[in-house]
Amino acid sequence: MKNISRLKDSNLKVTPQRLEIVKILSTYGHMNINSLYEALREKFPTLSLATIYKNIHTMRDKSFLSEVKIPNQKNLYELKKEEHSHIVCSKCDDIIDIELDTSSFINQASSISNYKLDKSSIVLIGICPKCATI
Amino acid sequence: MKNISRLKDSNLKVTPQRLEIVKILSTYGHMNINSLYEALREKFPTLSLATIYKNIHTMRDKSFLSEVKIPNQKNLYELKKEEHSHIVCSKCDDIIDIELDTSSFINQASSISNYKLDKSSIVLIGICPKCATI
DNA sequence: CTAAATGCAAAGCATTTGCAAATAT
DNA sequence: ATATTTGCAAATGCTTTGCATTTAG
Repeated sequence: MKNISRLKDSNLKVTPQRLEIVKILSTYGHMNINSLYEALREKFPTLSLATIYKNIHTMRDKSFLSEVKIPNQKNLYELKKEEHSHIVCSKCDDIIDIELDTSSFINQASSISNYKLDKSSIVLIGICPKCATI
Repeated sequence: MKNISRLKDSNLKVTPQRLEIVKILSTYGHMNINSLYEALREKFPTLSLATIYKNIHTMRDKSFLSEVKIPNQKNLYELKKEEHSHIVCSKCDDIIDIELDTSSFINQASSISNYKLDKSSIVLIGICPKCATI
């Protein structure tokens, strides 16, 4: 199965708990520690919070997943993929991924600042289409 | 004095502790709770951490200052000013402010997503000129 | 004079650690 | 067979709360 080899590729031992973390994250996209814990408890009633923390941190350190910081929210975790930005609805807190062309932006910033830029963390905040109609 | 009237304008009572918070933040730019506490203790040895938390939160809630989330760092606080982005050096952790033209970016994002966007939290990560030469 | 801010101690959460037993490779 | 992971309990760390006292307006 695909998730198994992805874990192996990152030098992570394949445990049932880890497989379920991957499954849940691929379903929900972005989650904080606590909702991940709640979701995992359904399948593993004895799962410990400590196990989640340990797994999330090793998986993050091996770049298997990434930590996302959004204003007014707890840290979120998502499966690693190509660099992308996030859009948050300030009413319902829903988050979507979006791929944007950041190159002109980065160029502008590096020529002003003289930094050698290589990554970005971009969150745009607004109202989602659903909330806009309510 | 300018800081006094700025606090008053935000309906914040002017206490010595708050004046010092403003002074320190305008000197250092961005600080986390703990380094703010350390810095304030020099002038107010009896200052309590609780006082800092309470002040930072009321000042944030009255939009006198803003909370900044940077990957791999604790929450930072800075005096409110025009919207701007941040650049972080991944070696020395130094942070600078930068004003960038985000409009084309925001337009691109809103037409793709159908969100009504009105704010952004943009952090660019790279190597600062100093660290680049070492 | 009144409402808000301060400092302290205690309470409340969140995160990490140590360790024995279980599991993956 | 070995190294890693798991789950538990305890420890640590971070943030908030309640309350008596002080201070700003």
